[in-house]
Amino acid sequence: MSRYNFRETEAKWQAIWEERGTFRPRVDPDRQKYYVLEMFPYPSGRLHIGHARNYTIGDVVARYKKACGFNVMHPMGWDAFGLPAENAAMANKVHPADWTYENIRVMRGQLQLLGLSYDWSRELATCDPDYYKHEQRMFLEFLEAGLAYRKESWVNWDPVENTVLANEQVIDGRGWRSGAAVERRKLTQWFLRITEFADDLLESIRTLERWPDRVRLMQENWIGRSVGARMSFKVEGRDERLVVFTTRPDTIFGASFCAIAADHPLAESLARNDSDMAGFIAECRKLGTSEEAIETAEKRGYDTGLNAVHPFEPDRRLPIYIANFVLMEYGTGAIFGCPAHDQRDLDFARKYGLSVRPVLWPPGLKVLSDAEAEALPAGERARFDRDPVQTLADGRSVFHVGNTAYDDTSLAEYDYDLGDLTEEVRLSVNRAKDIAVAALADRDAGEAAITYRLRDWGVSRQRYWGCPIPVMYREDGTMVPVPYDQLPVELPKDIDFDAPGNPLENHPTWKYTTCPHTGQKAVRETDTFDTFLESSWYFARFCSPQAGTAFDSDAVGYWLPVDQYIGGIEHAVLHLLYSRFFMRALQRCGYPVGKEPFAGLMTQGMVCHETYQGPDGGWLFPEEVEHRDGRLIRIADGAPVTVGRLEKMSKSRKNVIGLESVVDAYGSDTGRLVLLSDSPPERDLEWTESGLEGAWRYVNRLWRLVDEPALELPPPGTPAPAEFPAAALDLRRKVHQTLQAVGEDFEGFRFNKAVARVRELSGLIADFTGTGTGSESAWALREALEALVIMAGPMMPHLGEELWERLGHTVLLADTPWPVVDAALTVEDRVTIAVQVNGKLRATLDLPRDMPKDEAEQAALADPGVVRALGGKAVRKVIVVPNRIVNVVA
RNA sequence: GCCCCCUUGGCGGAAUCUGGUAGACGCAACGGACUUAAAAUCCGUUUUCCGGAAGGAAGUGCCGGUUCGAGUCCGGCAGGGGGCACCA
Repeated sequence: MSRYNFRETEAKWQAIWEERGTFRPRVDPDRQKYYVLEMFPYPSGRLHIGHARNYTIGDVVARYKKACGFNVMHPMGWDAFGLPAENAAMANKVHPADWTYENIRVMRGQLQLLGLSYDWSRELATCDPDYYKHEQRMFLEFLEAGLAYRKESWVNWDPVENTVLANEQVIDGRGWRSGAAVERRKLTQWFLRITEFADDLLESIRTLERWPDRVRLMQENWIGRSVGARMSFKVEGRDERLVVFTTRPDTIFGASFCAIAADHPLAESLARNDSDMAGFIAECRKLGTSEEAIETAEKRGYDTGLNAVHPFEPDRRLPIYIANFVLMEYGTGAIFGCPAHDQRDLDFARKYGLSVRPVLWPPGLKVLSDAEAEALPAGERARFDRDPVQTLADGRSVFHVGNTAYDDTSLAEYDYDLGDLTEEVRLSVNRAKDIAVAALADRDAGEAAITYRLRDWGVSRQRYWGCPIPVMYREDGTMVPVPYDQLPVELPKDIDFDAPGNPLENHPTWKYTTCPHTGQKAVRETDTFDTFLESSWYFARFCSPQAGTAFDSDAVGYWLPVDQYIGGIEHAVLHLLYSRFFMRALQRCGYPVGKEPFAGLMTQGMVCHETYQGPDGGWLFPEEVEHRDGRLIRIADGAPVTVGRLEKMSKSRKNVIGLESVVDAYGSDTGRLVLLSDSPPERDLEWTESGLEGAWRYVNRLWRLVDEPALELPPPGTPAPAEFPAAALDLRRKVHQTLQAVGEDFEGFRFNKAVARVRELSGLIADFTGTGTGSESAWALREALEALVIMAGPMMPHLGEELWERLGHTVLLADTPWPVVDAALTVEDRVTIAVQVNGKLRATLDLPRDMPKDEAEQAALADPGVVRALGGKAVRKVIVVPNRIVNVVA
């Protein structure tokens, strides 16, 4: 019995693909293009088998689309700037560049082991000055276009590492690496004006039809459009006005206070003469931004002593507080508080004894005054703390706000009347909002406004291993962009990681320069860009990776957008939103790109593995443990091992399976098959040794099926016989049905189903081999085996090529088109029809296809099983669904 | 708190879009063949219950609805997962 030698075979075909340039497409306007891309990796060390899932999925799509006749581009590169390189530099005394390029070398070799259909001639690394010089130019153009700016803002500051941390690098209020409590610090930072495109980014999500709904929803929520009003209050005794944003202008009559953020300019100016107030503001700033801190933080306020004047009732005064729950970064940094209809405002009002005045409630209820509510028995009164709507013991349905705000926005009854603009009762909340806005506008006290949750993108990082921001600051304080002809501003190589802080800041000479216009002394910007900038345009650079400018118009015009992008859900917002913004910004600056970078998106699930812990609680690698006498033990000393839960493969838990260990023992095709067959791609997948063995069994079964065919096959290209024996015809039908279905499965990323169908067909072919005779059967067998190999090809490309060659072909499988499906064969001429009696299955009938309804009905009623189930009862009605089911109702 | 998704055998999953034979395909398990033995390979069984069999009953998290017919559609509940979050 022959056994598949994957070692030789995989190396052989990888060399042939490379040598023939099988996967190196050129721009060809006569052919339809297809651009497949997997999110490029950060070169952090070694890939494990979990990483391979992403690349395998992309490879199946790329190879399948190529077989379908598309001009396929499938590139790969390296997201090469980032913090881990600096950590390694500090820990191991190795230069970040050396560490990065060594990792790239190792990981490139690992990817090549997998036999992925990459065009390696397009490879790029973002830390290469030839790459980032274009980014520096883009930034300067953004600056000219007003899309980049510098401002002071509050940031997460890690006092141990002396750097800003991104929000996602702050875990429970502490730096993810140092463990130090993060401080809020005001720093001058560079920002990209992503909010400029907030509306377009939101609106265009609708056009991304081949994105998962989940991701579209997450971006919608992230952008967070809120429709409401900006209102301006007179401040008693002062010239300035207080501007607030609200989504509920209809509740303005219920306002009982105003509150401003601790960082609000008004608060800052008042605090200059009030040390108590300044102390309160400082405390607010200390408050952590972690989830936990926010949840447990008490609503606190500081009365400024100022009052705002109610726009509709000039006699009413609303005290202005500084409040710790108002954010300067959202809206105008100021609110009006309407306790009856907002829970936070209610908590605040109860704490500071402010009035609670409901202005709307569900229609038909009696509203209890505070005095009336007080008069109720304590137990009944307390019920209002949970729900403002209650039915009292005497049967009355009443409304009174206790400690739960009424924020329902269904049909409402309002207690106020904005003149001839309104009916006084039973308004829809949306209509009431419009009326309130119109009334505010009449009094010159407000206008409709839209606010987004989205904030501008802070891109400054106090790090070395990133793209330098190409500006300098003259002695007189003026910011000067580095002239285009002086780009790139390269990172210095000689750096010292022993001193704390940013090595660029500490470098003895690098930052000192002169103004190109005046010759004055100047210092360079020592911050570098957030590494998300590099990943915001790399997919476009792949179109023309050697071009002297960032993009070659013809290449970009032909290849973009990416037709199919594949990556993890963790980038649902960050990278995918930044890239959408970047394309818009580039387009505005005249670059030849469209506004949507990724026409299709698929987010694959994680690869998980059991975790193992020794008696001391330390994590163990899977290869450190084994089953012995039904127990799991540590190989080294026989100590018992605890099996932990299934978790994403990660170095920290040690539940990783090395990519080489799989490829060495079973070959890359077997590993790829496991990654494709065990779960739908968007769901998590559990990696198991038995799954791998099962895939290996199939690889060999397929090998033997083709390598030792039961009949002597006619040469390739032999014309089809005119007639086939029944068994051969049945096989041909199944072959064409499977080709059709597997093609559809590939289109829809249903690789697990494609594998199931291919395995099913393999079983049928194996059975056929034993029974068929004659040249017609041999021809049908060749057709079936070829179809099998073609379908397996995108998933197991080395095995596919080898079998294709053994079938006598000289053209590569990778260059072989997907077969034309014979539509006449995909339709069965007989169908199995289920027969139900009163909805329960009683028989199945094998009938000719498209049998007239009355004949099918007769056949069903004649079936002995049906007769038995009817038990002599009269048939009341028969429902016949052609080619599917007959339901007899008795 | 707001928004979204999921729940099918011992396990991964199919059938869900478009209501029409629930459990494809695989893993694991059990039984068997081959072998001195093992590995490899092959064959069979495998939702549960009753039955020797033929056959029958129940069954897709729970409760209810629509329908000749519901895993699939609608309403409610429970459990699990995810996103956002002092966002006014």
